[in-house]
Amino acid sequence: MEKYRNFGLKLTPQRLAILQYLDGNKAHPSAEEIYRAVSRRFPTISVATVYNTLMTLKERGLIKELTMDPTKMRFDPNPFPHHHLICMDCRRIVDVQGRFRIQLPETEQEGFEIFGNHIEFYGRCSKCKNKKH
Amino acid sequence: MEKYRNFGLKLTPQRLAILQYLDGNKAHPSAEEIYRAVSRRFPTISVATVYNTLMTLKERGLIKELTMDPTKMRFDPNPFPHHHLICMDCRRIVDVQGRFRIQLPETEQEGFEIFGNHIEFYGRCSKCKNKKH
DNA sequence: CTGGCTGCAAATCTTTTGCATCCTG
DNA sequence: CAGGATGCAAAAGATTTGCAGCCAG
Repeated sequence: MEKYRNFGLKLTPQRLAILQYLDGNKAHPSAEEIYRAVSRRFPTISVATVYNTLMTLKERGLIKELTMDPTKMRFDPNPFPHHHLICMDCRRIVDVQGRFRIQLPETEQEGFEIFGNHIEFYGRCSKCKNKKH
Repeated sequence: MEKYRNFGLKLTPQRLAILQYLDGNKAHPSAEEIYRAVSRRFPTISVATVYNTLMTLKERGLIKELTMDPTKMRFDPNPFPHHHLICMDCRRIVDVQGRFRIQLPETEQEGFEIFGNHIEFYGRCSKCKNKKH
């Protein structure tokens, strides 16, 4: 694919498949989901390759690793700063586009040099709201 | 200990040791650190008991599980809403006391019912700032 | 007394590693 | 053609589970 040419990484078919699966994916998939999806097209791909690729993409800032799911690695193909809505029932994660300029008072910074922030909004998604009695 | 009486859970010596270790602990320890610490006093305690107890405490809302460290379960003995400073170098986590009233526009809520939020401030702590050349 | 807890060991699950081989740039 | 990427299988960690016995309420 054209757009991946200038990423400065070797474009193997496996990587291309991973990149295409991630491109525009709003589901914040886990490593295992990515592996499963790409396996359909490349039955011989190994988990190691998936993890390797994801780590490489992360290092180059092309994707972000999410941490709100303690049970597995999840990835966000959107590398631009944004925030997340998290459903406490089904663990669905949805992007929040707004920007929030949160200024932490000097006295609260504890000597940290702050580069950015990430807000997790916790709640219940529409599906789960209706599901529960 | 007096203060743990009315938690509504069986107060075994093992649990008491875990509770005392957590009480006022600002280090956001991992399950494994808690296990190591309590093992000093109870050499026969099992990891299973530590995990069981932590899960029980979490279910009752007495502690919170933190997710920003993908490699292990970490816990916060402070059950009240607050936020965190995270050192990107050494992974140290420090509490932030301020309250932030972040209003997410209706159009951005995606049908979610929002209960709360948690802000992660990313940066570098004073120690790591000086360490790095 | 009795149901919830504990300790132990084995099982599970996710992620990482070592290494020989392959193939992109 | 060289160095990075791949596949495989085994290893490493963290957490969970099953179960028999124990003990706090």
